[in-house]
Order: sequence, then structure tokens, then C-alpha cells
Amino acid sequence: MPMDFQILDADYEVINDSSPVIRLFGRGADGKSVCCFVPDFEPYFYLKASGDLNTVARLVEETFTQVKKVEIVEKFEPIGYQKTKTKMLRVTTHLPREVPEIRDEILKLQEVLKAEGKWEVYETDILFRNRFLIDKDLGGMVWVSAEGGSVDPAKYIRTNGSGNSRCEKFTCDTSILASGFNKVENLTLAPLKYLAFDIECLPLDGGMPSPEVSPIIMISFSFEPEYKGHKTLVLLAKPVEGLNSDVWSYTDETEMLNQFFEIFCDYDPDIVIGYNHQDFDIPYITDRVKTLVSEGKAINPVVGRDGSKIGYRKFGLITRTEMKGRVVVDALPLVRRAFSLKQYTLRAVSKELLSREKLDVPPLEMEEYWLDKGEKFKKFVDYSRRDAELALELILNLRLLDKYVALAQVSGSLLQEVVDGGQTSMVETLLLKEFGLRDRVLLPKPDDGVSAERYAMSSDLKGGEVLEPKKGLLENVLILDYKSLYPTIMMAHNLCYTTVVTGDRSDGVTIRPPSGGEFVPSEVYKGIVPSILEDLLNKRTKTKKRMRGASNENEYRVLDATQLALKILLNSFYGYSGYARARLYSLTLANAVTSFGRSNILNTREIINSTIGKIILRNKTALLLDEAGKLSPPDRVVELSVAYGDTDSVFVHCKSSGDLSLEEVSLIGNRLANIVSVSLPDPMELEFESIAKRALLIAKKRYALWFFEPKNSGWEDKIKVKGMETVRRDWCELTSITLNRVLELVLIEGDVDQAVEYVRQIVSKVRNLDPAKDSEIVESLVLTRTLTRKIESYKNKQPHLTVAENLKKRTGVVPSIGTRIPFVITAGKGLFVDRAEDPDYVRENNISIDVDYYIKKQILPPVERILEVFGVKMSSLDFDSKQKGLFDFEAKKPEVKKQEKPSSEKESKVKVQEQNLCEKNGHASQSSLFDF
DNA sequence: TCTACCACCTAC
DNA sequence: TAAGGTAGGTGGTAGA
Repeated sequence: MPMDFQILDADYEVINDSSPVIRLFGRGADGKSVCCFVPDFEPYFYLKASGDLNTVARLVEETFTQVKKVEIVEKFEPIGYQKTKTKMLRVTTHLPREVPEIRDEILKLQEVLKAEGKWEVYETDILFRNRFLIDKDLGGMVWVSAEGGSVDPAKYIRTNGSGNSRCEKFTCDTSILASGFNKVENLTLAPLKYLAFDIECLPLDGGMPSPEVSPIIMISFSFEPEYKGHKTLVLLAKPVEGLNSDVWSYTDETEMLNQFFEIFCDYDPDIVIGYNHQDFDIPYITDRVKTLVSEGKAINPVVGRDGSKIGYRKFGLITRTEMKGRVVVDALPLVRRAFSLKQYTLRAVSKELLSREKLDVPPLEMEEYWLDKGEKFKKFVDYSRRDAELALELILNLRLLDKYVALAQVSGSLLQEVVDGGQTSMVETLLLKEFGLRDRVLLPKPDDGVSAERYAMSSDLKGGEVLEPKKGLLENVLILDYKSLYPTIMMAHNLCYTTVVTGDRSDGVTIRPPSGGEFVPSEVYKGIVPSILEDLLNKRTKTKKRMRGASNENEYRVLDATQLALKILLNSFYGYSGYARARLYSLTLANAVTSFGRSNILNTREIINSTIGKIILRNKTALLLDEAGKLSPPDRVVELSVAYGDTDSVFVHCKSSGDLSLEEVSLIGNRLANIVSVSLPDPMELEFESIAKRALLIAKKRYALWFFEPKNSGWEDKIKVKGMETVRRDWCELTSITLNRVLELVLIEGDVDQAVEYVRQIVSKVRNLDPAKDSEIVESLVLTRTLTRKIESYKNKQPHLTVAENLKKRTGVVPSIGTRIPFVITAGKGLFVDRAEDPDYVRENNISIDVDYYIKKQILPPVERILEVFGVKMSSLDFDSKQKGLFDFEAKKPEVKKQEKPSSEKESKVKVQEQNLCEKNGHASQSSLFDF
């Protein structure tokens, strides 16, 4: 009977030192964990040699015992348009590791043969499991139906020298030897098992624990679905009486650790979750086990489905962990990527995203809590449990994995690679597959030297065009944007590594981008990248169509994640082409794409400003002037002009004698999008996206819109802020709150007076700040900045460095790179960087805050940039003397009438799937304190 | 006082 | 076996 399962992980094992067997790990539709063994897949690579290939082939076979066979094949070379294929050798080895082993040796044969030209090897650095998945058209999270009988996994476990077989710890429910398999279309997710865990250590002095000396005293689990009736478990490294049924105690740390691994394997999770466990918990457990074993303790730290042990590897600054057959998912980087937050401590993240409080035990009092026999001990246990719960909830409640599962399915990369890595592995998987199908070989990854050269060249890559904004307040602004601009440019102009003219020339006309270079048209050779993009775009269109007919919420969510994944992949190819460490790097290609983009947006502006210029609004149609014929009285002329644009968007200001309704403006929007679109090559398309009833343009990449979007037969309105201080995390919350309110008053209410009054009150509140009473305001004065590198490597002083150094002095703990460090500016003399201080420290020590800094540097400048549009001037030097007013009112009344805000539809609560959802600024009124 | 530079974060 | 890209605003400091 065939076995259906979803691929979670893949690797290979060598049996009898002679042949590799692929192992596909997965979860079956029946809920069983599966290991599927696939024999008979062989490792290979390509060699481009000069001279007589038969001679070279024989020589390679004779010289290397690792070589199983050599065939002559015809392939295109990786880059450039070619009229004909080149003869190359396909070298098959016995074992996967032999491919890189003989790669360099084989090139030396060139000297032996005294052959001319340059020999090259291709596809020598493809992981064997990936080679298998790509060649067999499988991939991560894909469903497979495997034929075959069950088999003893022991046959496929390599025994090491000590004869210590891992098979007794092989945790898959089912093992099968595949005689055949098929990919299966299936939208559902297998019934996966999720486990989150968290450890507590006892450091010596409240500082960072070190695995050589600080024991692990507690480990908490959170399960989904539950384990033997338990949603959570807490393990204790000491005997304790009278515990709840979900707190299990052991004689000592060693026994607890052994039980940790025992329970772990018994539960057999597919997804192993933690919060920062890649960087902390897993390495810590690994090293702690090592320490204990070296002290003579017996611990068998198995976590892999094949019986492999816990471990980690460090690459530069990052740590990678692997658990065979499972996927290790650290919630921290996923939350970082999905949400723009000021801080990413588990405490801050849980509060912000789950509305749940983290419990806490002060590091210095841990020992006291641990030794306590009453409430404190109970609190400690609950604190530990809560951390495991929160990690699991972040992943499951926020559905953080959906996107990655879809990306794995659509790209063909394994889920672990997609979760850990960037876009590179996904793009390369797609490229390898398509290159293979089109008889083209792919280059190896560039070495450090080559990438360094490329980095140096990269300054030659020009990007998108940003149009100078018409600064100020505008009414009725249409927002149009190009649907997937760069991918559609690549498709429209057949821009690809495989179509760029580098040697061979085609007969007819070629495509010449504004940036230079030359590409053959698709009639001559259809580019591989454009083909991949076309496929992705078609799939996306189909997926969106299926979404509309989705029968339930779950199906809808899966489809939505899929279309989002397709969009991400579509947009990855351009970036990849200009990425110095890419296998395929082409500045010519990347520059071609952006240069077409730049000329396109400039063209669009020209068409709208000049070619169209004005449009006639008549009854239910928007007409071009020359179509209009005679104007009759209710007709209106609308003047169009592009007010702003960035890369793929244009903001069109619609000026008319009378009022324009949203419907009328959208009529114009659709008409414009249409006119421009028909002038473009397929599949480029300008889309009418939305309307800004009012738009406040401050500078390039900085603006605020009162934004209306068509939503199921009505309009949904909101304020959309881009680039301004409200959305920047290096400004304090008080700035966001103040600015948001000002924007609301100015954009929606059209009431500048009230905005000024509001700012005045905020300023006076800050000036008369009483830290004891107004702790909430103090809270809102906290700034944060990311520590982007090692402290020593900064050239200039920075406020967050000052704080990092203070922290190091006081606690010995150095914040790690990538951490956002909070700080406030304290009162005193001298440079402001030297007065940055840790907010907790300020609170505990009653240090006073530099209110003047906050007023002059945090509140007023951003507010000023907005209000000066309305002629409000601030005598920003005078407000120290309380006699004078804060503002010189030249009270030029804005040309904005007060307007009722139309009732908007109820917004769905949290749309967590959206990328970069930044909850923070969504509701400035969360703090009623600042509502006057 | 002006300017060049570093640093950060954002838009697309 | 680390890592998609460029454009751009703003603030702070050091040094002319």
C-alpha cells in the first residue's frame, strides 16, 4: 500500500561504505512519522574540458577510483546566449563526498594532457540531498506517495567505530524502502507535532551562565498536540515533593537531562521551537552535556530522528543547529522578520503580539527562588513554563510558519533552509531545476576572492528612480503602481543570464536596455529566468483565483500564504542577479532591469503630465480631452499632474474646479492605469491602487496619506505614514504619538489650530515632567537603536554604544550584535551621546531626564516639518522663557475645510500574515494619557 | 558656521 | 555552510 507523507527533511546515509541511500523524513497523512529510504541515486557533476573528450573521459576514469562512470553530454554554458551546446563530461562518483574531493584534482589533468583552453567544473557544490530533490522534482513540504515495503532502519544506519548503533534510537514510526514514488498535489498540512522548550540555568553571580560551571536546573516543554495529556511540562533537576502532575522532578541534573532527551524522542516532534534557542538553549545544552560527560556522567543526548545527537556549529557570528528529520524553528528571527518592533525581548514581543505577560525572576535572585520551598519556587517554575508556552504561541497563534511552508513548497527548498536562510537558496533551487531541464549547467558558488571583486564592482549597480515630490498638502491624489515591476520587466524584455549577448550573436534585432548591454528576444531564445518568472506569475494568478472560491478559512489562509510566497520569489530574482555571492551574478542584467524601470517611471510621468494632461469627467465616464467632443455644463475638466513617484509608483494629483467624489477619482484612476498599461509590453501593467483624499508630501520617501481603498463594495479609510518619524524606531514613542495625532488633525479634521494646541500641551507636559508621577511619559521617551556590529569597530560614538558599555561595566553582559538597545537622554552637560543611559538604570536611580533635548530634538523638529506646510512657525529658540508663547502664529489658515470623517468599516483585528506588519503605530490612542 | 562623514532606519 | 538589491532623509560629531 502506498504511503503518503509530507517531506520535512532529507539527507543520505552511506551503506557498507559503498553506496548512498537517500532518506526522506516526513509526517504521514495518518499521523505517523516516516522515514523513506531511496536507493540508487548517484552523485555527479560536469566537467568542461578541451581536447579529445574521449581521451579525457578515459583518463578521468583511470585516474580516480572514486569515479564510477564518465559520459559525454551536450550542455549550454551558464552565462550568455549561445547558438549551440558544448560537449562536456558528466562525471558520476560512488559517494557524494567524492564530488568535492576530486573536483580540484580533476582540473590538474589539464596539464597532464597539455590541453588548450580553460577547463571548468560545474555543479560540484550541490548538496546530495538537494541534487536528489531537484532531479526528482520533489522539495520541502511537498507531499509524496511512496511505494514500497517496510524495512529495518538498522540496515541504513552507519555504525561508527565503537559499534555504537543509533538504530535503537531511530524514532520514526514507519520506515519504508521506496520502490517508487510520486509527487502528490495536496494543499493540507500533515498533522505536525510542535514542541517548544526552554532551559533555566543557575549562573554564579547573576551574570551570563557558562556551561562549564552553571548547571541547567529546569527545562520546560510546551506541546501541540499535547503529550500524554500534558500541554506543558516542567522538569526539575532536584527532588521536590508535592508537585503538580505537570512538574516532574529528578534526582539531579544528569537524570533530568536524560529524561529531557527521552521525552523529546518519545514525543517525536516535527517542529522544534524555542525563543533564541538556536543561539542559546541548544548550544548550552550541547556544551553542558559535554561538561557532564567529561565528568563521568552518562548522558545520551539524542534529538535526531535517526538517533543523532544534539549539536551546533558556528559560522562566524551565527549558530546553526540541526536535528535530523525535524525542523528547528527559532521564533526570534521569525518575529524579527515579520514585525517591526522596538525591542525583541521575549517580554516585549509577547506583550506586543500576544498581549501576554512574561513572568520574571530577577537574575540576581534566581538562586534564592530555586532554593525556596514556597511561593517563590512555584513562581520560578511558572516562569519557566511560561517561556516555553510563549515561544509555541508566537509560532502557532501568529501563524509565523505559514509563509515559510509555502516558500518551501513553491521553491523546492527544504523548510529548514527556507527558515534559516535568505532568498539565495530558494532562487538557486529554482535555477538549478530549470537549468537542468534546459540542458544548461550552473556555476559553483563564488569563492571569497571573486565575491570581494564583485562587491567592489557593485557600486556600478544603479537602482530605482525617485521623483522629486511636490511638497505640501494636496487633495485627491491617485496612487498607481506597477504590478511586480522588476519581474515583469525581465519577462517583457526577455532579460536573462541566458539571453545576454556575450559571444554568439543572433541574426535579427536585439533588445538594448538604456543601461547598455544587449539581449536576444524571446523568439530567438526564451530566457530561463523569464520562463521561471512566467510560471511563478501564472501560479500566483491561479492561486488568487482559487482564493476567491476558497471553501473555508484554512484553505484561504494556505492559498494566501502561497500567493505571498510566489510574490516573494518573483521579486527575488532581480536582487539575486546583483548579489555578489550569487552563483549567477550579472551587473549587465541587474542594470538592464533597473534602467528599464527608471525610464518606465519617467515615461509614465510624461504620459500623464503631457500626453494626457487633462481628463473630462462626464456622468459615469472619464474621457480623454480629444474624445470628449463638446463639453456640456455638468462635465468637469480635471487637471492631472504627477506629484511624486518612487521606483514603481506614481502619485497623480487631480485638480478640478469642483469637488471630486471618491468614485470619480477612481474612475480617473482606472482610466489612467488602462491608458498607460496598453502602451506597455506584456505583462507589464500599471494598476490603480488607491486614493488619497489628502496627501502630505514632506520629502522623498517621507509622506502621510489619508488613504481610501476599495473594500467589498465600500471604502476603507486610514492614515498611512511612510518614512516619517512615527514609523521610525530610532525616535521615541512620544514623537510617534504626537505626530500621529497631528497628522490626524491635519489630514482628516483639517484643523491646524487644534494640532498646534495639541503640540503645545505635549510640550508643556514634557517640560514640567515629574518622573515620579509621570512614569508613563518617561516610558514614552525611550529611544532604541540596533547594535549593528562589534563595539570596537565603531568609528564614532553612538548613544546606544554608551549604554552598551555601561551595561557591560555593571553586569558584565555584552548585548549581542543585532540587539536593539533602549536608552533615554539624561540631563547634564556635554555631548548628548555621553548622556544616553539605560532606562531601567535611570528609573532605579532617579536620574533626571533632559526634557530640553526631548522638546527641541524629539518633538519639535518632526512637528515643525509638518506644520510649516501650513505656515505655522515656531520660534524654536524662545520656548525656554515661559513668558513667551511657543509658537508664533502666522496662522495662515489652511485651505482645508473641516470635514466629517466618513465612518469606516470595522477593521479585522490583526492581519498577522502581512509582511512587516507594524502593530505599534496602528493605534496611537492606546495611551489615553495623551488624548486631550 | 559650514561641511563631510558615520550611523541608522526606512521606501521600494 | 552568512548575508537579495539601491535610494534617501535625518541627526550627531569632528574638524576646517
